[in-house]
Amino acid sequence: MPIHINEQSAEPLYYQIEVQLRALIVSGQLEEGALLPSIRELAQLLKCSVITVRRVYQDLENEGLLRTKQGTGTYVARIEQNAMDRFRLDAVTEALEAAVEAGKLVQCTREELTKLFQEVLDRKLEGER
Amino acid sequence: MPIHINEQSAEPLYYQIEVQLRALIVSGQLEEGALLPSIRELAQLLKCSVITVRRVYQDLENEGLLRTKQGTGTYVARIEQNAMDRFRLDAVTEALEAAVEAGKLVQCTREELTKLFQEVLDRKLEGER
Amino acid sequence: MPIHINEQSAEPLYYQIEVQLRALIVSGQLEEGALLPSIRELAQLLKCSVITVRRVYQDLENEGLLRTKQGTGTYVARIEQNAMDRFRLDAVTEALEAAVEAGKLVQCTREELTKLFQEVLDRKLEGER
Amino acid sequence: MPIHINEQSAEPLYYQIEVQLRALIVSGQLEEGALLPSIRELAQLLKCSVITVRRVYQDLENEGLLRTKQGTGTYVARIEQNAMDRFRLDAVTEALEAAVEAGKLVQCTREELTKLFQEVLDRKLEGER
DNA sequence: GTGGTCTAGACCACC
DNA sequence: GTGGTCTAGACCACG
Repeated sequence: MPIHINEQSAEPLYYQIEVQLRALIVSGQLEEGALLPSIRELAQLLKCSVITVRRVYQDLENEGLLRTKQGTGTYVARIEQNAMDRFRLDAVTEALEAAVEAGKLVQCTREELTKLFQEVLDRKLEGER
Repeated sequence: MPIHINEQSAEPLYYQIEVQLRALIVSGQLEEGALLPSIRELAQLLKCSVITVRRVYQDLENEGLLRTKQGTGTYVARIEQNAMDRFRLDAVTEALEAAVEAGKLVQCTREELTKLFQEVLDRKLEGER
Repeated sequence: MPIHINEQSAEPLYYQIEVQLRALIVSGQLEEGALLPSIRELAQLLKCSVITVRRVYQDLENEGLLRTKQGTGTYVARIEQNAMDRFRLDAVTEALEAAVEAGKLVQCTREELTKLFQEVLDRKLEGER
Repeated sequence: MPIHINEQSAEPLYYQIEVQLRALIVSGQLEEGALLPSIRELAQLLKCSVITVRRVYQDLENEGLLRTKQGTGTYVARIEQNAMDRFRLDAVTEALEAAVEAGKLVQCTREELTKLFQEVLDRKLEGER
């Protein structure tokens, strides 16, 4: 479970976990049918309350990404390829839109935005591939 | 005051206003020394509480973007060109970083991200320049 | 044993099985004295735990629908015709009451409910008789 | 707030409340934009924990029926007429389907089901109109 | 062992 | 005042 919590972040604990777990699922790093850690296990692992993990699992179940069976455990749900692709890029697209929106507010040109984006890419992706 | 509030957004009111007012200042759309509307005027205009506007002015004053003169009103502060340029692109860069970070989580390649970014640019900037 | 488990359903496993087995008995599809599969046979058949089947047999025995003879197996009990008729329609009536109750909550008229019911009947019973 | 809790029921508290509140909204008994009681008020009213009410509000917000604004309160969301109609009859239709399904299990004829349904209607709707 | 519900109580952010 | 998050801890139902 490569999930990392940033204590400093203003983002709610449950939200940080949700984002990362969702990413693991929709990017296929967790396969359909895979059994997740029990809420108690994950809580211990992430050093947070059971309730918080439970909320995460429940939210993702409501989104259709997880299935929980009482007495059994929590599993990655069957997701249609379409939905999966959509999910996967939705969050990224939204974030990109927010960034461009921010650029529009300060009257960035297309060229300026593109240059900034390249710089960020270089900085963030170096050493990764 | 081209400031627009999105009722639907989950973002706090004060934050939406701050972002837009800050952008107006650091992009030079509001010039140094310009007089801002009074707190209650702006509150009326945006249909929000004076407390909210007060907080916005206060925050931006703390950042050094605004200056309040007792009994006269609130003005755009004098900002060094360097600081201004930095300020201007900071928010955009941050947003772009968040987007790339989101992309990394779902294992986007550099090419995929670049393609998405171009699409977003085309969609958001069309008809604007 | 025409018993089908719906993995997707939120209803507990044991409950799904109970409902269907009970229906087989009170509708006479399993006759008095008929020998049921052993617990482990049925468990294997339904791909579920023996604990679950054990619970089902136990519950139905407590209701007087099954009878277990040590070392021989589990049989359909003798049930009076009266009790049988009552049992048979009880579950249906209860379900209908719940539906009408749901209708009352959203202020359905009698006509609206009747129309909906006819539609559901048409949909669910077509091609079956 | 005509919401009634049945202590005896096996149904979870939060679920009972959700069902009734949802019905009030989708049947138009609570109009768009209406301000709901604060979570603390409703908790006191229903003699349950704040957490339970909060969960209800949150679930209904996730369904798009409510909107909460921090520091302000919780409101009935704007719902398209289409969605509203669909929502309104969905729960009822589902319940009717379950009932007919139960009938099929015990081999009820169409006539038998219709007769039972009429009886239930007579019993449940008398004195109401 | 698993998940599901509910509690009391605390602290924070927003308006 | 409002909602939002998180905690510890209890008890129940399911397999």
